[in-house]
Amino acid sequence: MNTAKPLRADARRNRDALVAKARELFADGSFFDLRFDDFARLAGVGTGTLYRHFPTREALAEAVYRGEVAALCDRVRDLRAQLPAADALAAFLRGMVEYVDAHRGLARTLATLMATRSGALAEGGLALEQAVVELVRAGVAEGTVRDDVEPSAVMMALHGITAAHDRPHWRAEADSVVTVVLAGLKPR
Amino acid sequence: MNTAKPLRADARRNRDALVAKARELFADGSFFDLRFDDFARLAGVGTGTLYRHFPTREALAEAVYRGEVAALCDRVRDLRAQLPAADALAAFLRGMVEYVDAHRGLARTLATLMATRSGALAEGGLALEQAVVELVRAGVAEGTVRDDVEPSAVMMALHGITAAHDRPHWRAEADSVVTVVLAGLKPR
DNA sequence: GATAAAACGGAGACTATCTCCACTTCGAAG
DNA sequence: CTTCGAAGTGGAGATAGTCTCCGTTTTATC
Repeated sequence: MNTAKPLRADARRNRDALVAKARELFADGSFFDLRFDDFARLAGVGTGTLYRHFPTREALAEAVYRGEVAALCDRVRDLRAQLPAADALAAFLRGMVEYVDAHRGLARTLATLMATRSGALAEGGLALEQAVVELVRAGVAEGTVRDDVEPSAVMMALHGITAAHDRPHWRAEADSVVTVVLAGLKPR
Repeated sequence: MNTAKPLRADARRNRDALVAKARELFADGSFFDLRFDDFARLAGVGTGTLYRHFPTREALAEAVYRGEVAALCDRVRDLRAQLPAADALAAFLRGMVEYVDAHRGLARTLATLMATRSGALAEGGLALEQAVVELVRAGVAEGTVRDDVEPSAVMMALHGITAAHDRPHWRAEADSVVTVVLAGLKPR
């Protein structure tokens, strides 16, 4: 996956410091309100260093986000191994809402990145989408999910959920979307 | 709706010129790539004038977008008058996908504004949401739509559709989302 | 411990945004 | 038709975030 990365000791140290600081700022949602330069100082490195490691704000966001996505992908795989595909899909979608609810910062990141169409989350985003699509396909093979819709439509709906995470009654609405999608996916 | 607007002749002329130019730029999607100042010159007014009429880029986008939203709201009303609620809802969602497909610029605008959470489309956006929610409620009253989900969940899913309008197989996926949502809304 | 390569860091250039105010245009009243 | 206050204009320049460039420092290798 990584294309040959013998990174020098100090370089890795700085890079890690940046990612760590970024992760910290995601938590309180201040990540996107902060000047990118000041961010460098906060992390204890020079602006040049910041820009060398992460050319854009989005690139940095993606680095933080990568770990989370990997965890989500693992979760999809675990669920799939333990449950029939349809149930695994349901559990995943429910869990995703729960997850976004608990990690508002991440949700905002996702929404912003997607809207910006930075393409920065291409790698991580695709991995998650891939996992979900496979789950849907497994459901189709199982006969518990209708076969006349695009599997990636599920991701689209999911995106709608995360993008709107700051609405007043978000949680109830998000749960409803999941309910509707799951019901709508059943074979007729 | 409008809160007392006796606008001077030249002011209205400039304002209209700005909106007209903006609408033109939406068409080719260059609206968000353009410097806001240069935009003023393009429309033939000074930067000061631009900023007085539209404090932010989003405010201008909203002014253009307002007419479109009004048309969509009318459409919802028309459909509702001519068809049973469930059918009207289906027709509206199908039509919305068609519409977004034909007006890529608008879709990007919507997505950007929503992600930015500028709140600029509060007025127009709420009006559309209101119309859709009422349509769903009518379906519930009719007994053709399940009553255990939030009506605004439909808007959330719709948002997912518009926000992702630049994906490779967007049209097929968007249609699938609509199909799934409509199926999922049927009473069990 | 000497050397080359890699990485650092921050001053300052660059650029988009927005403000400010001297000037112009409008239109209402005489 | 002229006058006058208010409304509107426009663009120069202040402001502020982004990013680059390059002299200095650190690392790894021999």
